[in-house]
Amino acid sequence: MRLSRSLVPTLKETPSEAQIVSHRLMLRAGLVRQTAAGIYAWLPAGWRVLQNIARIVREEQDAAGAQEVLMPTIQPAELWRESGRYDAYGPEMLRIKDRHDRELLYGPTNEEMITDLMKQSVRSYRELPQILYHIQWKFRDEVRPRFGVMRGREFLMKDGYSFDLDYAGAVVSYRKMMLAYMRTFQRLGVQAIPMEAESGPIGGDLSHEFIILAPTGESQVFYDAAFERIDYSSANFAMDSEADLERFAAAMTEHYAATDEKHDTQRWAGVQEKRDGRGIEVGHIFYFGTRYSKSMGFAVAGRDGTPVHPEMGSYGIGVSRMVGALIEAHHDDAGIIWPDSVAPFRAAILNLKVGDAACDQAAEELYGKLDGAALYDDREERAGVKFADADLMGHPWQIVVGPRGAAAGNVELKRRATGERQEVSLESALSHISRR
RNA sequence: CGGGGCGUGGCGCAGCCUGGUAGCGCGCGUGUUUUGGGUACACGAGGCCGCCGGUUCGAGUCCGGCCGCCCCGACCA
Repeated sequence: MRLSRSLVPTLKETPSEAQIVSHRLMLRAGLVRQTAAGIYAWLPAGWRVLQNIARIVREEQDAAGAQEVLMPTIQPAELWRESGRYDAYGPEMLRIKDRHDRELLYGPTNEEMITDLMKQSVRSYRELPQILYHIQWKFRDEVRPRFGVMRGREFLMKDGYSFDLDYAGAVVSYRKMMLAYMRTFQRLGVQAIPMEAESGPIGGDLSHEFIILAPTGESQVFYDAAFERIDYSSANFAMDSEADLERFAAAMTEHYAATDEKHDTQRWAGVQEKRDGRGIEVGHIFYFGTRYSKSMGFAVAGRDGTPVHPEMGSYGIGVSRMVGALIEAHHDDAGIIWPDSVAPFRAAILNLKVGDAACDQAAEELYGKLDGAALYDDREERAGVKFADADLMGHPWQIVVGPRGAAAGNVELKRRATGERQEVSLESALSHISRR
């Protein structure tokens, strides 16, 4: 993208409504704009981040054997009456009427709909297990939206649902998702800690929430440093090996981890390597048995021909919240520091002297070779402005093309995270950047 | 929902107490000057002062109602 022709409205000053860093930086870096309380429009750079996160989530879901679908945002009230949640859910659910006075709602979650979908098509135990997910906008009419995109009313969520024949199967699905989540968070460049949780209004009896560490997180978390040493993405845990999943689950539960609410000082005392910090919840998984399959009358023919209500679980990752959470975890005084995997652009090319033949030529060449992965600051701006904007936007790499180096075929390469700079040739700059 | 605060050019704010027809900084445009970490000067564009009603000769300013937004608390991906 050429910055001179892009909608990336950076701000020098912080709009007064933004209190926390991620919100401030998202506004200042031109990622989002607020449309109403807790409702945001995603501008080009922000949308790229959101898509990058969604892409990683999707790849890990697929790798775990989950199938992607896309369910509608609008749901009939009917479905929720079947499960008994229409009245139970309360004012957080946005209820709508269409022109025929039919009652609809903007989905806050999709257990009912996916159960109904499965009920329509799945007849036999032979068709189980299955895990389905989608990445779709949700609406929860929060009493008090805040923290920008981290507690919006409208938010993008990956929600997945597992269907198994029996409890043992459900546990396998649960563990697969847990592993997929740890891999996802690792790839997103954040340290996530799974914690046993209350299952809340979704209902059920086995539940973990995933907290990522960020200095400005909402809750205090305590955990065993052992979590930090596990490489979830390695081949040590195979998705299709129940023994591996078991070993993985054991590792996740044997090490101490708790939020301040559930902190057990006695157990904590026994932890060898203590870690604590602030955390933000970015994911939540639940096992809830036959709560929905029973209430909604979803049964399949079992091995002996008699009907069995499938055991279910649901698995959520707040994709749009993750954008804010990532910034909370990775920023400095100058702005955002994106992990390479989610950055809207891998590199920014700063042409310090637009109009200078050598600079223009070098910058254009780099821009062409980086093929869409770079944001080219081709504005006729002063260098200081370009540097400040690039730092604010947080590109992992900055390629500074100035008249001093360009004449010699060199550029300055800067790594945003470390501030480290070096004078390198064009080719060398390109190879650094493509090396992830 | 309880408590607090705020709505004035794109952004940050002053003006309101003590009514007299809107101002500052940034940003934006043009020109000159600069140019390696938010350059300087000049000129310029841009404002139903959140909305409705009331008081008044006159309302950004006073009064009433409404709407919106933010913060703290209870609740949540």
